[in-house]
Amino acid sequence: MAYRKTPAEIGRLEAAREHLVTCATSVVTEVGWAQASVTAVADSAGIAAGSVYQHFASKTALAVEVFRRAAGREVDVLGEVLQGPGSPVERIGHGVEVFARRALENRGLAYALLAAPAEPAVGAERLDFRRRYRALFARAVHEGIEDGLLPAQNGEITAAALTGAIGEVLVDPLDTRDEEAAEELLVELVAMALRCAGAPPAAGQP
Amino acid sequence: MAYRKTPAEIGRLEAAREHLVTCATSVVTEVGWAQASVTAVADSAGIAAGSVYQHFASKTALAVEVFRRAAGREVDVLGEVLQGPGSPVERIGHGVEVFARRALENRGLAYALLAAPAEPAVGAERLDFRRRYRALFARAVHEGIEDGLLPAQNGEITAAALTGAIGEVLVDPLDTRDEEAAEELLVELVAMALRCAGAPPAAGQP
DNA sequence: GTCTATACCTAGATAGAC
DNA sequence: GTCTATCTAGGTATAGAC
Repeated sequence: MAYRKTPAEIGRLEAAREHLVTCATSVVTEVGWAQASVTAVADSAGIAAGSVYQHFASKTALAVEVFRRAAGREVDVLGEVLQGPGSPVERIGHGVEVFARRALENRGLAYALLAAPAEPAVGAERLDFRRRYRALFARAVHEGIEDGLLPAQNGEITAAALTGAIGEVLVDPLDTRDEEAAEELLVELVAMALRCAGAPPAAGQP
Repeated sequence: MAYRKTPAEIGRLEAAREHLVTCATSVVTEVGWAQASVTAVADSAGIAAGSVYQHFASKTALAVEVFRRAAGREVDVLGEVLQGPGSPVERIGHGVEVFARRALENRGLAYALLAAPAEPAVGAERLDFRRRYRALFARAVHEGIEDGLLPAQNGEITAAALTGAIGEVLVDPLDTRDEEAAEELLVELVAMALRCAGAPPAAGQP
């Protein structure tokens, strides 16, 4: 009986935990939080329900971990776009497009992150998630105002509007049956976002 | 034993049912759907838990009734504003203001209608509720386009954006501590909405 | 460490007395 | 018709064998 775990042991445990998180994410993506029971998740990962508690103290802890992983990825991607190169207005338009495109490509996950019924702990994470999104947009809006590209406005409200608007459009799918309709939706969304921020309807928007 | 209930009997039953719906609405407003157990609602109405089932076949049926009543009132109010007198642009601005003001005045109910975690049946009602809101806004936007007051755009997306934006702003309260801040929020919301619809930032908006 | 079996709790729904 | 008491189902978490 060793005093410490060997690197190999630690590695296997880590891998098992990762696998569990991955499978749980899939289950949530497919059936939502409410239907993602410990049994269902364990089945998906190929282990017994009881074994889940070797890796997480509670179902809630697992759910929070799943949410944080997925939400963190989205925030990172949006952050890179919104704080990257280009004018503030260009970045806002691009950010909206990236946000929406990723959500359309994985709508189950987007719904889970944005709106699906969930336990309180996950709801709290979601609030934080949306705040981070808003903060990113708000910063870009403020830069646009400083640069004289956008009219004076409450940037926090505009940022909240952008996240709310995109979420609303994505969660209750309008019509995205084919590829073409989806692309059209993206174009309209970006145009709406730029109007919302007060960008003059000039070049780049037909 | 009468073959039919007397009018008085029917009246008393109706009244009891109404009372139950009213109390349930209060409970939901205060603690949300998740915490509004049959027991809690029955206590609030001053009856035993079992008696609830004299009026509703299930907890779900009661919840749906509560949602429909409250949501219906909001849709009616918004509909009157959006289909009332004034130019389409004026009506949109006024509609947003009314929507937001009512939500701010009864934030618990607004949260319950727009975002609070709820069982699937209530979620379905909520979807329908948002669709009706969107349809009302979309119609006004289309009228604005026809009248040459608004630029060409996908009215459905703009309408979705307006409901999503207002919901987002109201649900995660920015800063509405005092009366003044709340009024300022309303002004900014309306300005954002008009920008979003593409109304020229002319008279009426400082 | 992982399994099986089970304890336990919450909450919706029902039965029968009054 | 309304009450009290109870039944039941679903799901989290734990105990103990292997």
